[in-house]
Amino acid sequence: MDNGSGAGNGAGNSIKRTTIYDIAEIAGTSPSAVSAVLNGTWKKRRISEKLAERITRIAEEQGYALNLQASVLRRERSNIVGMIMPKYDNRYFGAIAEQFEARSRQRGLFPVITCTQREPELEVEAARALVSYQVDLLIATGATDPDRISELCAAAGIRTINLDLPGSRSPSVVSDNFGGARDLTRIILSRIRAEFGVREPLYFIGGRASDHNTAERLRGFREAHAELGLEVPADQIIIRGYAAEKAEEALETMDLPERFGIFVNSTITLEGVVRWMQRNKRGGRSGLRFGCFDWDSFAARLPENVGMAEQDVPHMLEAVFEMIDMQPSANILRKIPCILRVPDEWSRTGEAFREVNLAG
Amino acid sequence: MDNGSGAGNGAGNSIKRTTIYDIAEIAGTSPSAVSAVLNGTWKKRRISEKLAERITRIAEEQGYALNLQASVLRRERSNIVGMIMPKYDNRYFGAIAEQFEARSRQRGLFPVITCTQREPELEVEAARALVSYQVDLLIATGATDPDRISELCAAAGIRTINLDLPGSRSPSVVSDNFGGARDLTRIILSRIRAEFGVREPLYFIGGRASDHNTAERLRGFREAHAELGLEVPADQIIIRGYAAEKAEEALETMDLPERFGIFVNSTITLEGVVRWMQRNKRGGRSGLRFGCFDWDSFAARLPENVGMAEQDVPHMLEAVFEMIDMQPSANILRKIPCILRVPDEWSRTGEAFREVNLAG
DNA sequence: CTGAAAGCGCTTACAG
DNA sequence: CTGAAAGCGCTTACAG
Repeated sequence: MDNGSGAGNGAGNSIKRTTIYDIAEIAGTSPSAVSAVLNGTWKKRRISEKLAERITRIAEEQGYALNLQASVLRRERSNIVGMIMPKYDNRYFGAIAEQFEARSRQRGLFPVITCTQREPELEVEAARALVSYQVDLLIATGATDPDRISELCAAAGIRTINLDLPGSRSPSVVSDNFGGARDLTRIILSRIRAEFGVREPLYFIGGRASDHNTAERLRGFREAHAELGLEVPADQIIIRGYAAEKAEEALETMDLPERFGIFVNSTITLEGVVRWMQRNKRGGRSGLRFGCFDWDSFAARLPENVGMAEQDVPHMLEAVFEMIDMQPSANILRKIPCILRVPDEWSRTGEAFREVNLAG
Repeated sequence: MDNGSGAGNGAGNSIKRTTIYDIAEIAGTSPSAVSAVLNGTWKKRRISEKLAERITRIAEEQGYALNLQASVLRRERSNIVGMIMPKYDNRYFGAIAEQFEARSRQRGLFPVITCTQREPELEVEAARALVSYQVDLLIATGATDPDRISELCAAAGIRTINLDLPGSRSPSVVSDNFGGARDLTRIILSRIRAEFGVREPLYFIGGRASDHNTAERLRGFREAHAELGLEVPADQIIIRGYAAEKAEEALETMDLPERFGIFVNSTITLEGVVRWMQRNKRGGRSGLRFGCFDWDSFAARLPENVGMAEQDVPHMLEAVFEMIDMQPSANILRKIPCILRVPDEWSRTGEAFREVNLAG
């Protein structure tokens, strides 16, 4: 359990770690044999069960830990899979990170995730770092410039897959943003009609104009309006970034009706909307109803919330790992349907929010 | 920008990457010189500016990327810092992950975080994997058995620091759970008195009996009660894990008063409490008020919420990185005060929640 | 101002 | 059934 060298050296990490040479010496065999036993290829090499057992035991006694840097350097594959992602601080990205790790480990891959704060420079730097780490594959999640990452990796012979935001130089997995937004918009429109008796276009708030997801969601938003013969005035579409502050400012300076509905384009933006409500006491079953793209269990309980479009992270990651196996062509784009959730009051179940199944 | 070998090989990652040998050959110099130029030690070696420039240019042209596995293998320090953490799926751990990454990078360290799902087995396995990765240092965040990780790392000469949950074999940084819980309890007690006119002990729900944080928070909870001469009946203390389901079940099966207060021991547990409220329509300014340890911006808007104790992640990480520099003794335990937040209605500011400064 | 050489700890044909 | 040897791509004293 202890290599006897003592661990309390204040000066630094200068303990000499046990290597396969040390073990070979103790076991009276060769480093090759130790390596084979310890990495599981010993049956192929027809090493005796007895020797294998002895080596394994000694390795444990000595607290041997494989030096992965050396191992990876020698092998042609690293079995490291990298992921870059913008943030960890909401349920959506948090869930992606967790499931990516779990699925990777399940396949014997070592996941390394790095978070790039939505900064294009950091994205590229992080991708470069992962290339230096010899990742076998890189998942670019929500990257502002996925094609740049694809190119950078392609030059090093590393495959990439885009997640959440699509690119043209690697296969991509995204939510069905159009469908999710259209269904969510339908719900908000029908609720303000039922509760307020108003039949007016909604406000759309949050997102980036350059962003594929925002464009698609806006398209779904417009579609649902068009179904009712409604046209959305340009000044009701407020796309100035996802940041909460922007949303709050925008609402603050606008001239808003007594009773209206908002399509909120992310829980991040929703924080700003909620702050504004609180400040202006517009909340609490007053004249505002909103729906939000993305799911958050607490936001779901807010009384003005009439629906949330949850992105289906498990299926998205399933699709990603399928792509890892199938190696589809670069221009493939898989869209995963969203899960629409509406508050309990209109359903018979005991759940506070339930899933609804709208026509595709 | 391209090494000319083409990146579209469907078969795998079999492109031969550019190495310092390739560059040396093109530049008509030695690999040593290339290495020195590329890793910045060339001034020390008095390599001519001219050669340095040429090498740098060629490296760029060839799309050279350092092989970190080889580099780390050769050096004595890896500059990799590892962190294990239970989950990514709440604001607290998400914030820790982000700030750990940012601060690491700022120091030229490469952060690798891995999430262990609160499973003791996975914790140990993850720690082992990070040891194999030659991390220079490991932060064990919210580990169920931090001392086991400390030992495992110590045997490999790797320093560890405990975060969130303390251990005895490495220095630890934790929140002032006692103080935060006491202050939060005071607030809940005073609110149910002000709003309901009741002067009864609160319910404490969530956490693990074996968990240092739960014990400390319970101590603070009791202290605030004692200040008012109140004693908490044993059956009002429900400690059966953090999981939302457990809380929901427990509340469901209990005989509860008309008007009462709850101390909720984490936002994870709070989800269960909120589900129960919703099911039983106890919410909405009815007979329940709660306070919650940990902060969540949406949960903060729930009308029954009378306060949240936010753990001060920036200061916690500042303390961690101080420890990295100072190398304090293993038994040191730094407690970082929490930030108490109460709803706006009792404050004059425009913020929905504000910080309060209670006597320590 | 610069290069030859050793070696970090593994893996893997190759040769018994 | 097993071992000697080469080599992965770097870094770094050492010797000019």
